[in-house]
Amino acid sequence: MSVGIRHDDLRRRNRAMVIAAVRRTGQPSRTEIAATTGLSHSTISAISSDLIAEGYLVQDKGGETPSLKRGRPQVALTLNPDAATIIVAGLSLNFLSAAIVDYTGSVVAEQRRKPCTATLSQADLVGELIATIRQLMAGQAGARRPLRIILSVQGTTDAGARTMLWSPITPHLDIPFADVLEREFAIPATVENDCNMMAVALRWRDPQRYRDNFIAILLSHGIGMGLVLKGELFTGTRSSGGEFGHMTHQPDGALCRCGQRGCVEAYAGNYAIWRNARRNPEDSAPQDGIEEADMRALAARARAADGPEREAYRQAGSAIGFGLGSLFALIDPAPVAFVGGGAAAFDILEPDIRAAIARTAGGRHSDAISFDTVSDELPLIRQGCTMRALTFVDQEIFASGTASAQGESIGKDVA
Amino acid sequence: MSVGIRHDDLRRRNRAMVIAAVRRTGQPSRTEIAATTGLSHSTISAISSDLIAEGYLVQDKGGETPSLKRGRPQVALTLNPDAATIIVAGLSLNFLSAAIVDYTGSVVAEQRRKPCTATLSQADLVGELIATIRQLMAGQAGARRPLRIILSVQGTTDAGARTMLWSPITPHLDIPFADVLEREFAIPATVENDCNMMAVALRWRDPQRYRDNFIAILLSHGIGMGLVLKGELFTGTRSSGGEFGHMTHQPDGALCRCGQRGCVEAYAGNYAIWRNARRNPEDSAPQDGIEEADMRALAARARAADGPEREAYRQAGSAIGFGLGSLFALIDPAPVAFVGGGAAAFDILEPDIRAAIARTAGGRHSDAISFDTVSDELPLIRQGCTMRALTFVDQEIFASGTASAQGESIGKDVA
DNA sequence: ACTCTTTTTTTCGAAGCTCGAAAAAAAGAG
DNA sequence: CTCTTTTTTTCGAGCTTCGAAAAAAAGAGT
Repeated sequence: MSVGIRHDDLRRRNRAMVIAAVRRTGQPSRTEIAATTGLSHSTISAISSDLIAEGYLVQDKGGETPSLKRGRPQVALTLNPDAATIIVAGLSLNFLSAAIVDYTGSVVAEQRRKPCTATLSQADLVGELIATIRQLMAGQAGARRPLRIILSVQGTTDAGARTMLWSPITPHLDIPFADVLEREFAIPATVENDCNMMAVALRWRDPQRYRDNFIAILLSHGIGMGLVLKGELFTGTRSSGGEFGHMTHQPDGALCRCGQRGCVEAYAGNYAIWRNARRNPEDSAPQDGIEEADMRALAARARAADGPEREAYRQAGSAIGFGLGSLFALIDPAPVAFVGGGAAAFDILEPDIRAAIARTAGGRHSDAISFDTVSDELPLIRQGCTMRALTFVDQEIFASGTASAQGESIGKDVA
Repeated sequence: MSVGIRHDDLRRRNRAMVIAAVRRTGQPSRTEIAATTGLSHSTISAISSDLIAEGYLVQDKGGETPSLKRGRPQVALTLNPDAATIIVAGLSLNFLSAAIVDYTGSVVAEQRRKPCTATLSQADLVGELIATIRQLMAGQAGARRPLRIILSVQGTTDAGARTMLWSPITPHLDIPFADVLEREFAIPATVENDCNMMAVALRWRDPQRYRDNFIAILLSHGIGMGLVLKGELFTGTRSSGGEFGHMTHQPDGALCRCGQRGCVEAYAGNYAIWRNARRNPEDSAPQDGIEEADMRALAARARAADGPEREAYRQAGSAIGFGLGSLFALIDPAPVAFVGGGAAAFDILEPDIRAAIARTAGGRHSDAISFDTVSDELPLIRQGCTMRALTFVDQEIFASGTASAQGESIGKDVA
């Protein structure tokens, strides 16, 4: 049940709103902020001078532009890069990265490693992550302590963003990354699903196109999805949710990496396209270690001639299309961004995706369906993590007014 | 973008919260309200004495219970039945009802009609609705004007609850019921999907079981769904959404009433079970006018022997199960309530529903899946409408403090 | 060079809200 | 009849936002 609003909540929220406006807009004036938030000029003036005094915002007396307009020129407010730092880490198959990012979102320092994630014990996997972050922080000895750690993983997490429940990159289940990191570094930490972070990033990159309702689908070895509905990231009730790749396309159909049969992924994941192109039986075990180069070659052959490769892509497109149709039945159609290596073969997939959607009830208002592709997912995931973590920092630390900028409280309310 | 909080919003929200607490709890004391809302006793005291003075709440000096406890006895606060009335209407196949309901949710008066909805022109259909409401209001001549009209329809509505986009009960599309009713009666009106109202009602009836995440599925001639996620009614981005019955179960499969193929409904709707039990071909046209008695007889035969009737129910259960599996992949598992005539045959359906879910990736955390049945949907729909409309009244009219209780403003922000 | 106009930002008093502490009220217990 | 316990109300303090007016910082015009 929602709780009453106290008097001091009011200031907190309005402070957060001002910071959010600056983060979104880049360098708004006080007048602009007053307009977008609907608060009075006096209030904005009071809040922003507080925030400047506390060191979170800086005034940018833009000497460059000669303003052209009459009247007192607007003073741009910008985020103070030195106000805080966060750590953004990413874990995917055989790849581990960590970066220190400043309050404006710029990368300050970075570390990468290439551990063999599939064979590592759980302790060693966690150890690699901690070692990477430790090394990263060692390089920034004099700096202030980061206020937050965010880790994106390929795989599902719990709804509270504390634990990685399952991942294709390791056999181990339920790894409590957030708890481990908080214990190790005494900094609030969360674990996020990579596809969800892709969706968050798209929203920051192109707010025109990706505003309130859209879908990001990762086409890679597996199939992932990030979903934004009514302006908010959609997650499951217990997990990060949105497992588009594991909706059932064909009951009792092809064998999926998850162990079940007939999932969308079992037709549209790289391993599935590979399997079908090779004319291996539907129930043959999903193959690991298919390189992006292999898939590019496969796509090239599919483009060149109407052979088994093209048929494999047809099946993939059809599975994605019917899956989207079912999804659209539930949420109504929305723009879709296809992300990742598979998006490079979107030209081969598109006709069958569209044809399949058209054969579903969800495909009715097809005018709302538009496709877009982004081939490289890693920068997108990093950006999404960055913005999500900074937004948390904005809301939870700075907005509280008297909070020490040292991040003392490792609260559990990190959802 | 969310907007700043003004100073007067604060009172408004806290007033709404007090009213909500009374509506939920029934007859809480000021002390209880203070505890649940987290506001101070002084604030609750001030707000509730205002609300009593304005006539929305009444004190119930419970003379009956001899309190048993020491100290000043708590004074129960209850809603004042005379504070307002609303009109709750429902439109389904060949059935039209309208009722005046008081501020506590009790029915004051009611009218029913049985027009032949399928053959009526759009104007006549709308006319029947208006006539029914007019007749209802004529019977209550001296009473205060109702503050709101809510209409539940079998069919999809737009996300703003203004228009019925499509319904199986009439061939006409895009009937702007809300606008028509507002123009006719000068009372704010909304149109809601019946299954969504079922879900709302379940939440009021059994808040223990149906709290934050659950699914209501209507098994009838067609298949409908109402979904509550994270405590809020889930709707699509453009429509009432949640068209569970039109997720694709079998690509290019059986012919559905919607014109597409392979929808869940094309296997699990009454007409589909009937079609399969008769061994009519999958692409034969869905048959209208199947009575509940016919279905009961069919279910009896299915229970009695393993013939085509039982096979038809097997297919239905399987379609529902795979559909739920796909839904669970997206939102994670949640309790399900099966509502309507079809729920009476749940015993025949259940094994196949469970078996199908177990064969999907979404069926993993099956401990969170529990089934329940409610056979009569009409009272549920009415209760859901009532509570939804009254909640709107609480928030929009009374919470505004100085609003005249006459409902002058027919605002457009009714979503 | 100076004044006038325009626009942005700050200042200041007024009004409203919630809170905590204390007082008042309304019972049962002894 | 007094004491204890619990609920409810009262009252002043401390915030916050708002509107109006003042101050600041430019360009425009003569």
